[in-house]
Amino acid sequence: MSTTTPRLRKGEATRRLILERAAPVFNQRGYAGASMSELVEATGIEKGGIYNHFGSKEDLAVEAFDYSISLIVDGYAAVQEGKVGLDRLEAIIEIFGNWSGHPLVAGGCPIMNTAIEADDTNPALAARARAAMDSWHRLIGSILKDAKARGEVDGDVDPYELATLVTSTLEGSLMLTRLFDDPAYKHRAVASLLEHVESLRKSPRQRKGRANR
Amino acid sequence: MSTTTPRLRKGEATRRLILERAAPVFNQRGYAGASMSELVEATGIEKGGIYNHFGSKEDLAVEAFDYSISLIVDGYAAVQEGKVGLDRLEAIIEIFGNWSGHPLVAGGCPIMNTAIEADDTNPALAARARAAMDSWHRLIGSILKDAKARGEVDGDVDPYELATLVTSTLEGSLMLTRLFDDPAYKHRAVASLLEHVESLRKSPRQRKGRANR
DNA sequence: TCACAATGAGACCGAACGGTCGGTTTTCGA
DNA sequence: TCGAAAACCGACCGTTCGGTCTCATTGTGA
Repeated sequence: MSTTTPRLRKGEATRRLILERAAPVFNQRGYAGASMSELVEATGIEKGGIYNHFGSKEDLAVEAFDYSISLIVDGYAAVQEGKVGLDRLEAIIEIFGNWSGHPLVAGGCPIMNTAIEADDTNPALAARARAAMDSWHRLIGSILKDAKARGEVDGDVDPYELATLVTSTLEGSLMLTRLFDDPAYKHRAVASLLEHVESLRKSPRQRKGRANR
Repeated sequence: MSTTTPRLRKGEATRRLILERAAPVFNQRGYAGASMSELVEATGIEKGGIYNHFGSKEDLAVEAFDYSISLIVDGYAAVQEGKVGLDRLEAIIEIFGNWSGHPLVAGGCPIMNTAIEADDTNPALAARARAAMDSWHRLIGSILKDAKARGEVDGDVDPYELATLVTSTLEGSLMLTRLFDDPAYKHRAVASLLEHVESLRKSPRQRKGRANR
């Protein structure tokens, strides 16, 4: 106890495997909807094994959520590579509409799913969802601030406000896309947002009066 | 059997009361998250009494969802009264942002909540959510078609597409508002949408000179 | 190599789940 | 007013829930 306990490999691998396989279960069925027996089946690890690594179902759900978020963070980081300024934002918006076939995690956006279920029922999960959403908004906001610094957009654009508007439209359209199993809703939102972002580019020294095309 | 069976009053009243009180429970806790014991407590009716009116928890959830939707339909019908054309749409968008204090049903938008939870788990509830969302989109779409017929907006605006974009933005912003318990997200979406709708009005040279803003 | 800690299986636990049913009370048409 | 039907209660059912614990097996640092 007094000395440092060395971390063992095998257990860590099992722990990771449980998270990988539990994450889509929680994302698809929700926290309340996912039972331990489902998680046992999905992970291939018996209950005792799972509880050897996680203190409770809620602990597992929280860590599985964080794992899902890490996949998303990595995915969105990858699509920005080699791009600068507004192009980064446009790449993010575009890829949002094209991840239908190979979603980063099955069951839709974990932040939205968790936000909807947990806001009235599970403070711990809701807090993680807030943290993840904050981080997402900071990413979009920083891209916009960068675009402003590069002189691509006007100074009167509020990065954070625009970020939350982009999120609202994307998440709402994803909800519709999943409800009707039709990517058209998502594609429409992407097209509309891209148009909006393009309209922000100050092309020939124009400032106000951009509201419509 | 051959003659009509007279419907009694008292039972119908209890049935209605159960729906009224169960609806917010399902909307806040979700279908899986709401237990029968919670519903017994919320309704003040014992389990036997509830099952006297509803065949199963799922039946009750479906009917409670429909009840929630009826409240919303009535609410949005009321705010349009006395208005015509695009003003109707603007009234709907505006009221969406001002229903924080006195929501039509506690727990946020029942369509979105149900869509998120049920899309991967409960076909019956998902179907009801689709029906309600379709109806909503038809409402917005018909308002836009009417506005077109009145010459308020250009012919190249697709009513249904715009309706789904409005829904996406509103629902997404409601999710953020509830996640962070901050109406700013909703207000921002409302302002952005109103600006967009206003920009659709063919004001400058065509038809009536309603150059607002 | 070996001793011991880490690991994971699975039987087991009490509580809570959704749902049933017999019996009592209430309602209301005749 | 009265009796049948409707309404309602609450004890009870089998199942499944999340979680615990013991113990055999496995992995690993010394």
